[in-house]
Amino acid sequence: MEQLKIHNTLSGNKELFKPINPGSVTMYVCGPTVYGEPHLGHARPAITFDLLFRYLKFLGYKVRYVRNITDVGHLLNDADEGGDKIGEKAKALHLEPMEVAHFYTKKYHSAMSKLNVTNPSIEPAASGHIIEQIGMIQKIINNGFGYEVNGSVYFDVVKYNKDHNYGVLSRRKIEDLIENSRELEGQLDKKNAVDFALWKKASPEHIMRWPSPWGDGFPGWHLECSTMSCKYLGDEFDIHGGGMDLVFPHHEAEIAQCCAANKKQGAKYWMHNNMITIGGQKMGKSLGNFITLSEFFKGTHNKLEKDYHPMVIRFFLLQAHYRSTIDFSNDALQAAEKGLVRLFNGIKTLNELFPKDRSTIDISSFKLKCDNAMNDDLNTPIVLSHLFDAVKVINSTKEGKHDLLAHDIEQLKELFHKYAITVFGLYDIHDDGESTNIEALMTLILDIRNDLKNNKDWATADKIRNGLIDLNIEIKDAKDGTNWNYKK
RNA sequence: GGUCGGAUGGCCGAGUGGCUAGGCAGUGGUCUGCAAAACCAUCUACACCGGUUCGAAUCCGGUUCCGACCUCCA
Repeated sequence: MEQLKIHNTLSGNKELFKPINPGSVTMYVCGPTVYGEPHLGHARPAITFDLLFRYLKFLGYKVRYVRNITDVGHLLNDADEGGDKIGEKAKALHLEPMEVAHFYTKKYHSAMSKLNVTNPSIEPAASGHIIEQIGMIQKIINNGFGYEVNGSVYFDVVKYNKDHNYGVLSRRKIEDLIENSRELEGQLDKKNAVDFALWKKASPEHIMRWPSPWGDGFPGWHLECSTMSCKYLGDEFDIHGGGMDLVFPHHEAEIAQCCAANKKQGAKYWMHNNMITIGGQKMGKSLGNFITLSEFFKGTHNKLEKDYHPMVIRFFLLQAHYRSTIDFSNDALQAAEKGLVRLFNGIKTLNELFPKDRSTIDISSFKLKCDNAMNDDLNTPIVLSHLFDAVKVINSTKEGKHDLLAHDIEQLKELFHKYAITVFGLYDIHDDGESTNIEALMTLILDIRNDLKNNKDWATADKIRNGLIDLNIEIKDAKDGTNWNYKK
């Protein structure tokens, strides 16, 4: 079996994954800024890194997974005099900023739970780590890379770049950055246009504020991740993840802050998921073209033709590689829905297979193929393609076209359990927890219907069949009796 | 403008220098009281122009188009 390889943005290549401490993995992922409804864009990194989290655990690693909650308002931009998103929202709604943050944090958790995203090991909030952030700023100042102006503290990018590389991650050249920087009035305090805020002075009307050695203010928007990753995972840890849009400046700045404060670069592997597009354009809060997760679940957005089960969203995302953009459309989602049902009907059929005393088909290669695809930078679409090939084998066997030994059936069960359930985190969208009862009921109903058929009472037999279709259950008369499945 | 990435069949979406990705949709067949499902078979591809090669959709160069980042963003 191949070993796990992951794409590292630092090198731009797939690299063999080797944790710093054998047997355990430390991982940090940028979480949401909780000032708005969670949308499809939030689902992608959450699911991508949940997949990685699940897979690493499956491989036997002890994983500490930290995903933050940003509940300290980010600056709107440097020109804006201290406005921040959570604060703005709070003012508009006449709420405490923490009320806003708490409200959307709960919404985020609820959506993630529906998507079957595992809770991270630690979910620290930026607001709970103001003291640590001030401490880190102090270290950066002491090491000569931060300077205070009028109650704000900035990171001296130009000085830092003299003996470090500001651009290791994003491959940007500082000269280009300076050349392309916009002239903004808020930058007057800064030595260089490329410098970024570590601490920002709060204007009197700014409602989210904390005391600091430099006066009342709030932390800069790159700082929390550096601070909290170092606090919980150490100065050096294994994996840092997030969306591709965070590579610059957010993650570049994180690396600079860590190096400036601790002389260590932080994460060894940087992983970035690609964006979701809608009509070829990025879906995002700032573009106003996003669809919230709750709208997906309920089908209430005008771009949605119907509601989509959370598992359909999860499966849809796993059908694409995490580093590719994925284009949203109703057609694509409905195709995913049917595919997902086919996959789980295959698992159901697998459980109904009778072992024979010989195997007429070799199923041993499925596991290796799936493992190799998964180890190749989490190539979930390829894993799924192999699982669908296995579904084909299962269905053919059910048809009597193949025979399988009990051992082979067990192997297939393990394969599906490992990938579909444990690692991919999928479950049957029809599974409402009462399946045992339904199994028994269906056996009874089909038994009665069979008697009707034997009496050639087609009308009543069809009445049962049509009635079941209204209940989303499809029955199929086969040679060896009647099968049933949930409708696609 | 700078940096980077992409262009695959009706739709989504993998991948590789020569061998079927997969899902959805379509077509023909098997099965069937009818139906559906399933199974079997099958049709639509690799933006354009050059080059390398025995052979390229896959490598190289150019062209066109699209996107991302450079400003908060997942």
